[in-house]
Amino acid sequence: MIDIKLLRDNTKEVIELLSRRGGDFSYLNDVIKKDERRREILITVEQVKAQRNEVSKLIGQYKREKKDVSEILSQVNSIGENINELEKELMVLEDEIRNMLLETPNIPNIDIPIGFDDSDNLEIKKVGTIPTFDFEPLPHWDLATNLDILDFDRAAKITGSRFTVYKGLGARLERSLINFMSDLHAIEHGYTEIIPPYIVNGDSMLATGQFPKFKEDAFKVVDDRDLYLNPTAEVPTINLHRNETIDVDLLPIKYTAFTTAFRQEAGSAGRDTRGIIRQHQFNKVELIKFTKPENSYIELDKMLQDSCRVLDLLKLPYRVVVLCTGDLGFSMKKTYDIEVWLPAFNTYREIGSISNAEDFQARRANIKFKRTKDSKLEFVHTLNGSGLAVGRTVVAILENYQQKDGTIKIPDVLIPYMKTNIIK
RNA sequence: GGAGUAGUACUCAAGUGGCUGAAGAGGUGCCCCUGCUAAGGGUAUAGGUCGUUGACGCGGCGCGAGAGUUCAAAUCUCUCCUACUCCGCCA
Repeated sequence: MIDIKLLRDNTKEVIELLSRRGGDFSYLNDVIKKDERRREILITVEQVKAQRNEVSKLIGQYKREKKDVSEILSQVNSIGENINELEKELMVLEDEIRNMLLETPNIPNIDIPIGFDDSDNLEIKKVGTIPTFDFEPLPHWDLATNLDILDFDRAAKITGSRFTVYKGLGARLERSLINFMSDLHAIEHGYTEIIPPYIVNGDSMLATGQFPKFKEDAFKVVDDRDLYLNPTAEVPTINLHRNETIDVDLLPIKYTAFTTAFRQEAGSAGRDTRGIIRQHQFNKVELIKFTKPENSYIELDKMLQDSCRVLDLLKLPYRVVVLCTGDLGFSMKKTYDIEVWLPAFNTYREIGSISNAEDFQARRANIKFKRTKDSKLEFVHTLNGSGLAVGRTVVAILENYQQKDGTIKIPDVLIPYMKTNIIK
């Protein structure tokens, strides 16, 4: 949630910055007007309440002294009627303001490129050499089907489209990557490992920004409770500290969380229908940080390095882009995407995303810290990044490590996990 | 899933309509005495949020969450959440 005080004091600038995302944010002028009206009413209501409290106290005192209270009682009756109406208006206004703010995305960082879509993203780094093949490289779905390590047809039978069965060394590859990534971040990069619940409640989804705006993307758990399948480990892991004041000495807190993620992929019908690029269910190792405000961008860059390290070690070619304002996610102020080279697609495809939400999520989730015993509470900054998307890493390995005979070489760092150096 | 009990400040805990933003204890800070891998005495310490103010301050709301009754709710009513105990079921 954006800070309404910031909006109040810098309405024009905030609207201008938000407009860089594309879309019309002039409704925020109405928010300001409603907020003015709200405070106006609030002052009156509170004054009347103070009055009423005083008189009520008197009644108590009189009763104790066994004095007659009928006169004050009739006097106080009219006070209540007065504020009922105003309180109703107040509640409506508060609701409207809150709802509009909850649907308002984070203000993009001033220094990120202004643009419309992913074609306007800014490449800042390119690593590794794009492999050349003396044969026509196959897409991962053909490689995997030929090797009998992914089964799309049977998954469709069991569940439906956009689900996959991993089989044999395919399953082992997925599992090896999960362990490799988790070990790397937990043991070498100093993140605390978390396995959170895979079902989260509506409050958690609201706190990280999935709700209310993107409710249709979530899988509702099939009963009448307010529960949803985990769409990304970011949700349960950020919500670990919802409504908490974090001990300042613990900052920055670094978590790595492996989860299976579930997404409706609403709005992506017809896109990436072949293979496992875009699934309703996929595995992801996530990185999450809670930091002091002044350190969040340093920590963001470190997190980016930690993510890139996965691809460095797997020796997969990739590039890093800064998302432009039009491509930036709802809750984020700045995002780096890591894109891995996919030979069959002949392009780079997103495999991870590293973002700083600053205080946007902390505000929704009410996560604070105190610098010293006497200082005021401040919101922490929250960061999250992929470390990485496991399924897409499988894709990248299959396609980049494929050989002429259709077998797949295993990257050196994975051999201890795979117990083999080839999928054949 | 059934039946019951409970949720008060950092912790434990008192409190069935007004004198309770909340007794008492522990903890923590400071002081004294003592002296040193102890103990005793004194004293201080209540959060958060919203509004208002240049500031000191003042006011509203807060006793798991939400709604209600009342001039007035920690206290009464309803709904929900969580924990514990017993039963049932089960990796």
